[in-house]
Amino acid sequence: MSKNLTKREEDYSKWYNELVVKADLAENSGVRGCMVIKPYGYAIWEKMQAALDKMFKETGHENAYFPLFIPKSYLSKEASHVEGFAKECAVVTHYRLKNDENGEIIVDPEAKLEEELIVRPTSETIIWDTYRRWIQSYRDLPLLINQWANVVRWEMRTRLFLRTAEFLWQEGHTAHATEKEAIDEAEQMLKVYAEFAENHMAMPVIQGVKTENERFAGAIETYCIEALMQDGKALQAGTSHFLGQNFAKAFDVKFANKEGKKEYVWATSWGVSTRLMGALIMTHSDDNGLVLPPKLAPIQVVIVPIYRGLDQLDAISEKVAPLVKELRAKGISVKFDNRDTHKPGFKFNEYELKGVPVRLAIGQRDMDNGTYEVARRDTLVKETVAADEVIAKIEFLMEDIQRNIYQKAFDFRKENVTEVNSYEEFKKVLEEKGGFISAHWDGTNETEERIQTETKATIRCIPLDVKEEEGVCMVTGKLSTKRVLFAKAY
RNA sequence: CGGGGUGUAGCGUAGCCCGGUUAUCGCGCCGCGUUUGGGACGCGGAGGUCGCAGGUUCGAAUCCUGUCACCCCGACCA
Repeated sequence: MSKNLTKREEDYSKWYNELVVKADLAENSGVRGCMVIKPYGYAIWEKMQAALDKMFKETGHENAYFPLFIPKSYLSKEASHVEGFAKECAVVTHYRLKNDENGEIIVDPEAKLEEELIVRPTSETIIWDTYRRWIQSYRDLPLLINQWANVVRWEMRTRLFLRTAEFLWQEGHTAHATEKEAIDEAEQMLKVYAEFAENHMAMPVIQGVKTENERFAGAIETYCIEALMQDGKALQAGTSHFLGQNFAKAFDVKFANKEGKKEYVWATSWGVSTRLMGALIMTHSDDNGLVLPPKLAPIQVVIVPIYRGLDQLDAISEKVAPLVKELRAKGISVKFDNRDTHKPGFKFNEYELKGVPVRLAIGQRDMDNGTYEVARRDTLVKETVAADEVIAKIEFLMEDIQRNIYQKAFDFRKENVTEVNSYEEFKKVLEEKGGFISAHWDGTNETEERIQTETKATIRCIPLDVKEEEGVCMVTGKLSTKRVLFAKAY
């Protein structure tokens, strides 16, 4: 059953690239590093957005929209922030084109902007400049805003969904009266991301905090969810930052407390991006193509008719119509593929490639017996089900496939978290097995950087549920009180 | 941004080293017919500024220079 898809074992990154294109999710565009998200891929993103947006609203957030362009002077107001992003900013310097003497279109040198505009790599600065005007009193707090937007980070090496020069995301930006409230918010949103990843994407994640090295530019603390891909590399799937008063001070955002005294507000920001699409693909898919969790699949059930002659197709269509109607009434998205231009075998392969969770086939044999052939994408198991039981079967499969692929990913991760107690063992496991490696570390930047230089592995996070445990750093032998998670990462 | 590689029809490719009829083949596409329970078959047909721009030459897909895009490996990153 070849899909002309490279096998994961042969070349994992080639498999990924081919899958994204062949499953019609996205493709490269004429613009370096920028992708076109195709309708099928965008439909998955829309489902992600819908679920996340609902969760944000349920936790009291409102959507707004801030400008794409950020005056250069704003970006430079928070020192570590600008330092973090300066190397990857697209800059608008002119506002007009003109024809030169040869009739070529050129940038009009007369139309230089007085102040250059940065295409947002993230929106903290423009948002905090705005919040200064919105916040005066403790009564204005907390301010809980999210925006769905595109951002640009001028990346050298890009890959569809995983790292593109322009990507889509949401960024939450909140302002609070107290430090504790802001920390609670950052932690709450981390929990929202974790819940989304696990319940909707069926992707187990480890919640943790970043080391100083890996922290967001301008943050006091960066929380993250880390997932493990099938090739043993880790992928940061979402981040939530406690920003302290850094941006409030940089943009002079103060509020009058109940005593009438002015205080700087406390901030958070948090985001997930179209990178989640990459995570989704690499968590579940196999050598036959995509495997999508029912909760995010644009098409949850496809029905393929098998027939000789259009008379039989008509009979099948008539038989299937009420089933389609009833499934839709239950909120299950169904496609009846009655194209006469492709054979059933072709369609089977196509929907497997596209990761449709459940496939129904119905032919003359089923018409005679009152049955459907039901195939599930996650296990590729087929069975014949009586027509009057098929809806219950599908409802069961929606739940069961969601649960099963989560469990499979969970088991995979469990097998690929390895505890090591020496640097030698660390290097051996990293080389031969990959995955997360749990080890003692002395807490210094120098040691972390040394490990990265020597092995390419980075500290993905210090897990939130980490156990206090006496130990010594595997590299320096200094005392350590807990293990941290290392991995090679996307 | 550094090293390596590839650009020939929608996709994948032969030809390039060693310049010379009408640029090869497969898939896909269009038409007709037969087919339809795991990527159908036959016959007929359409489709190309050989990535782009210069240059060398009587003549360039082929040689030279530049440029753009993509892929792989590094540094950077969500």
